[in-house]
Amino acid sequence: MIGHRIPEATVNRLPVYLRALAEASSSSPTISSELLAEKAGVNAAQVRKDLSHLGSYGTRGVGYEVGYLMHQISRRLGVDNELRVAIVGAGNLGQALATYGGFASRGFQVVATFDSDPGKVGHRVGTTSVRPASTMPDVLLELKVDIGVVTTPASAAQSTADVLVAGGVSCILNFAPTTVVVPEYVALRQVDLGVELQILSFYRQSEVAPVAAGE
Amino acid sequence: MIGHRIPEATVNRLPVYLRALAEASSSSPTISSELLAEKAGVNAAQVRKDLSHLGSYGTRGVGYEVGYLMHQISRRLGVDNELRVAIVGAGNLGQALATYGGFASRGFQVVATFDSDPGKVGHRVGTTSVRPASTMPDVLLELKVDIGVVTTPASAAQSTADVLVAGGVSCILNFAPTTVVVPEYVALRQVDLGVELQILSFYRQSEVAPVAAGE
DNA sequence: GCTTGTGAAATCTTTCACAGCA
DNA sequence: TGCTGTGAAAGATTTCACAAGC
Repeated sequence: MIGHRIPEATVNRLPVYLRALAEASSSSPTISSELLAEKAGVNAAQVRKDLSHLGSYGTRGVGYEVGYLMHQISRRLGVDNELRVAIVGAGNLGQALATYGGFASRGFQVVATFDSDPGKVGHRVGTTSVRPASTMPDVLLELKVDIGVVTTPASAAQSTADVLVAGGVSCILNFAPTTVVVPEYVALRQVDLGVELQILSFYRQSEVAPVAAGE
Repeated sequence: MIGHRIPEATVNRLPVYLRALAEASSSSPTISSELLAEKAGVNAAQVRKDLSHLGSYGTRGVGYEVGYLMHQISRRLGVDNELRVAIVGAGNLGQALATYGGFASRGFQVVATFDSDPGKVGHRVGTTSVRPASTMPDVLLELKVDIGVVTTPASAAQSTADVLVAGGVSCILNFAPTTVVVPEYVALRQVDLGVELQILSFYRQSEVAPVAAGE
């Protein structure tokens, strides 16, 4: 079981395993599928099946070596080299993301922030100062940005995505509450915080336990 | 096809349809499954199958009446009555969520914010002022909070969730980068922004189009 | 003629259960 | 003995294709 395409459902869980392994790394140098499953909130057979797609990195009778497994998952996810992130839209959410520790600790570096509001330009956000949105075409190329994060209003999301694509980014994470369209060679993910609450509302009334998002 | 359990995959798409319908409502009073599918980024057969779980609300040869369909989806999701939200953790992300327009416009009302840092208490965030975390047990009950949003550090997430549960919330949306455990009668959803970027990274290198999150 | 609603087929995902190995 | 790795079974989801109805 190796060298083949990894199922999408598995890809969505790999970062969760990575997070659970980071937590577990201080306790023991090895971990069983059962313990990892518990920490990640899934079934042990699922963990073994998922990990088998990466290769045979466990030891029967013992478990998985935590550090080595983290390395293998990171490598497969492509997060073992530092990726460069630009955030477009320096409103509350954009500022929150720019200063969010969870990015830096996982190998993502916020190298630029943009806003079209002249009142926000020049303002310091995290380790960057906000640049005018009009400079995106040049700056994206110059700073070799890999990932664009869209936190603009819905009305500006599609045009922002277009500029990001023209600027050579290979991934877009869209927080604007609208569907954007990009060429198929660009990886796109949409996160709508309102949608998340609406899904919760459904499970609230049906009194049934759900479900993890983006996992 | 009615009166039965709605598949989880369908529930996750209903809010996206709702968003697409809101956008489309100004153009035409009716919409075909094909157009709705395009706006939501899915297949037309999927739209018809999903909507058939709610009942027979379309007209053959014509399509779906936009306003009526929105009403039916909202009703089924349980977002047709105003739900009350409390945000725990008034850091950048907590503040961003408290002032996020996408909640209010979808029938969610942020009625309280909490933080354990005395330096943040009393500070105005959105329409609320930050309360001490120690007052949560009383305030949650008093304000009849339905949904708790956790934006604390990972280390405080589980204890925060416990207090929210004791305070009678029926849903928890967890942004802390750790798995939390709640009784099964509480609906839980985890959103980890770092995880979202890691999933994107995978599709970046595999040069294949993904996938929408929480959708 | 155009579009819905839905069985049936195809595909994907999860879970089981156990052989295989340290 | 204990735990991984994996076929096979079970279950869920998506897509097809077309009858039914406006």
